[in-house]
Amino acid sequence: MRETYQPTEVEAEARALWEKSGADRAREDAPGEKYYCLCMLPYPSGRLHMGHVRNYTIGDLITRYQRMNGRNVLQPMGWDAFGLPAENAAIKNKVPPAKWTYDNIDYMRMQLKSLGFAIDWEREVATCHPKYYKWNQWLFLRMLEKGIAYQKTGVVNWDPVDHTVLANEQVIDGRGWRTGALVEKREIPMYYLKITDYAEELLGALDTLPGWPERVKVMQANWIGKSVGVEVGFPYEGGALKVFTTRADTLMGATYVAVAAEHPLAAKAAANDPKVAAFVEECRRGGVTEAELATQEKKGVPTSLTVKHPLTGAKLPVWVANYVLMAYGEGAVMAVPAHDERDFEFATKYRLPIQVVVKAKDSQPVQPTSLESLLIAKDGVLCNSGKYDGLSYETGVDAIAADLAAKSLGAKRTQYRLRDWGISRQRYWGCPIPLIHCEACGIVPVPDADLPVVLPEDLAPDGSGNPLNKYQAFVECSCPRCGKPARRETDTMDTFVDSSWYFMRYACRDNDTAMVDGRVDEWLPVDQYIGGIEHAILHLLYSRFWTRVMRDMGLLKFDEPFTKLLTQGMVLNHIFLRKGAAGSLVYYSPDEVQLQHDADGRVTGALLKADGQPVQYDGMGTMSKSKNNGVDPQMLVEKYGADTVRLFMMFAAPPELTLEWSESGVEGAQRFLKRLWRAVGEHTAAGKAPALDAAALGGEQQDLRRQLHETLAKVSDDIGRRYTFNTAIAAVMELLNAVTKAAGTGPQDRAVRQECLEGIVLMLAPIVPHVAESLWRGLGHPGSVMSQRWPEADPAALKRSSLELVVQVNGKLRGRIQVAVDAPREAIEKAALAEPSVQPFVQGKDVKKIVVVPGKLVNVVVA
RNA sequence: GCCCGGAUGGCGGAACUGGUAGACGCGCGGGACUCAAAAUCCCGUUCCCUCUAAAGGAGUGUGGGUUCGAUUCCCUCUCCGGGCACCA
Repeated sequence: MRETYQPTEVEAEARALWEKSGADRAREDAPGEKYYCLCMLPYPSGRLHMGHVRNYTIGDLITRYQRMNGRNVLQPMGWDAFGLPAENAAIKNKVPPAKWTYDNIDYMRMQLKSLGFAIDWEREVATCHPKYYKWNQWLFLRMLEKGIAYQKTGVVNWDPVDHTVLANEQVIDGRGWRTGALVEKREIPMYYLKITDYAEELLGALDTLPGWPERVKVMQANWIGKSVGVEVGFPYEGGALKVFTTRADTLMGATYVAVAAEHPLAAKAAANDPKVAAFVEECRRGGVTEAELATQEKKGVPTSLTVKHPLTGAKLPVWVANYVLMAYGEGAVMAVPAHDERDFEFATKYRLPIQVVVKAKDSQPVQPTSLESLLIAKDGVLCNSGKYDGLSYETGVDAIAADLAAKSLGAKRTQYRLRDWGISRQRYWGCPIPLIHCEACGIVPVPDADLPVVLPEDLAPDGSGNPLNKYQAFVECSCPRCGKPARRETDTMDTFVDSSWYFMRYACRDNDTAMVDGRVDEWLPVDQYIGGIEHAILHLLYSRFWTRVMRDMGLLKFDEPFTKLLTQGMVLNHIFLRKGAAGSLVYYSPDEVQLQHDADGRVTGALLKADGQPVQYDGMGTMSKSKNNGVDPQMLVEKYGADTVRLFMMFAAPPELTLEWSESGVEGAQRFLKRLWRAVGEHTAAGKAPALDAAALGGEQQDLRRQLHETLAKVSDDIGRRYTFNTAIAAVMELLNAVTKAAGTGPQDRAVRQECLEGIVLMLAPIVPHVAESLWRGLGHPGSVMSQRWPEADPAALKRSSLELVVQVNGKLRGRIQVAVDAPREAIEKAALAEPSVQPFVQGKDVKKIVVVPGKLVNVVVA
């Protein structure tokens, strides 16, 4: 063993060892219970960022820990390789997206290897490879046959910067999720997947996922947005206006109905009323984005149309209103201004009648004068509602729904916010949709034998839409049905399709004849999935849907793809800036800046190293190019080694929380590894330690040994159950501090120290595997530390004869006493009262009660 | 607006089931080694009072409650973060 810790050498050696032994390969026939540990696959953007490093370090820690516990662990890696950045890079550099992507993959694979992740690289998958996306196409055709995939012309979100259609989920505050550009509405024929058919199951099955964070489940439930209500028909000449309501009990309070501007009734009214026509046109022009809609003032116009109240037959006016959304429910609402905030605002503005039909139990109806006075929730009773008076929310809904059903004017129904998943993209760098347009036969699926439809890889988009459209060799084909010349579909699939099942393909990526095989049912479901919270809705919901589709086709035997989910927090760093001329902002990288502080360590300001002049501190934010506060993992690995980076990331914060980057924190992590290296070096320099004789240990030796075994128990719990890797590391640090402090040099001192150092190295092995290999050998063991069993706490070593109890008087800490482990209660009470530091607080006072918490404390209650 | 989190020293964080608040690390202060610096090691570091120490007092965003005992449970308010958002 070298005297000083040399990360570069240590890490190269360890990696060579693992590569030679094939330690990271996962085999179906290997011993041990299977364990599938999966990290979300990266987009090959060019270089790893700190978020990746954090993500994969967590996964690697769990993988190595599970392996040491005897599990047969699969940890694969792949590339979410289709997508827009490749096209943008192509436009900028005139390089085909394929070349750009594959080059990036090669570089990033090298980076991942340099971090020492125990990945089975033989299972690597890239979603842009025809052998992978062939099965996207194959399953899409099966979905088409089953009616799960269908074509529809509809209003879609058009991103004017990327020239592409976005799914609703990809529109954030009315802007494209990637470009931030304001989204426009366009009508385009496209393909949808019927995720709504699975809405109920996707919602209900959230209860079968105790290993998922509660907030992710809440977000998914909100996204699915189930509402149970009643569909009500309001008859008029020529039909009935359908509305959906969750408050059918308030039907007798309906004073008008309102329809969306795109509703057929609005079109009918507009035909012979220029005012209505003008309003409809205004809505079309203005109300484009959801964010605008949400903040818009409620507006509407009356029409000459009326509908009949389904129960009373009273005539109700039809309004066109901008607060009614065509895309939700029926695009029409019954308005009950007395009991709905929006209806109230609207009715007040346009002086429409307000009819109170719900009152608080045991009181008189309240006339609505303000919003607060009328918002009587679902726990009131009906009034002014004829035969329904006195009914509660539930009984009222049931009674009214029954009467509506009898007239064929209504029925109970469940409505979801979730919409079908539009997967067509007018982009080049994606998986081709395997369809052919024939003038005679219409839309014809590509026969299975002709799959995959291979995407030409040598095209370079120039920014003017999809280059496939201009590429004759791709577009021109013959119809598989009639043989006549035909046109190939040039739309590609949403890249969320690629990532909805990649985790299955790792189990069977060498199978060229089937999408999945028996090995998928062996390895899956994924035991532990790890990734960013930003995928809480889209990716995770689509994967759950896709898995069910495959299950229903008999391809799989499980329902949920991910048993446990860990959503890691983001990585933040300081932001420094100066306001330049004309209000422009110049951001400075944290390592260009020198912090200033006062004598207590409080930060008082920051100076730019280059010119010594102050810069403004703008707090912590996610690492990004625009804020110039990113840290390059490669630089760090070169400077400190992979183990130091991994250790800092696991130590600085628990995995779910945001992690604040700190260069001095990284240095602290390095210091700890150096200290450990030195401790092992000094210990082994004195020769082989004698065998431990537990019976011969003195008090201090016993204490140190007990701390070792207490630490073993804590670290196993922290890593195995709690996933609080930061506290596990802290406990190991404490143990090393105790080992270094222990001064003894006798044979049993050395034996205990050997046991402690071995324990420390084994506990750290999943976190800092390279240095653990060197130290393990240094401690005299020939094999790889990674093939060692995880150390268990020895119950005998945990035993103690006496322990310290805290003595409180009236809940305030006053002293400590040493008592025998098996001391009777009376003896403890007596010792507590006799303790000199406690005496002054109890003397001459009336002791009312003594609370003894075994093993913890004594609380003396005095008057 | 609704839903979900969160608030603890100068900083990141710990305290897991109601039982010693501030583990561990960073930063800072002091010291040792050194001609000097870096590196390393040792000591100190919640705040107040105190020459120092002992001892004492206060203290986990605010105000209240339950309890022998509350960072932890309940209610009120303030602020911060995230999600959804005219969803009928």
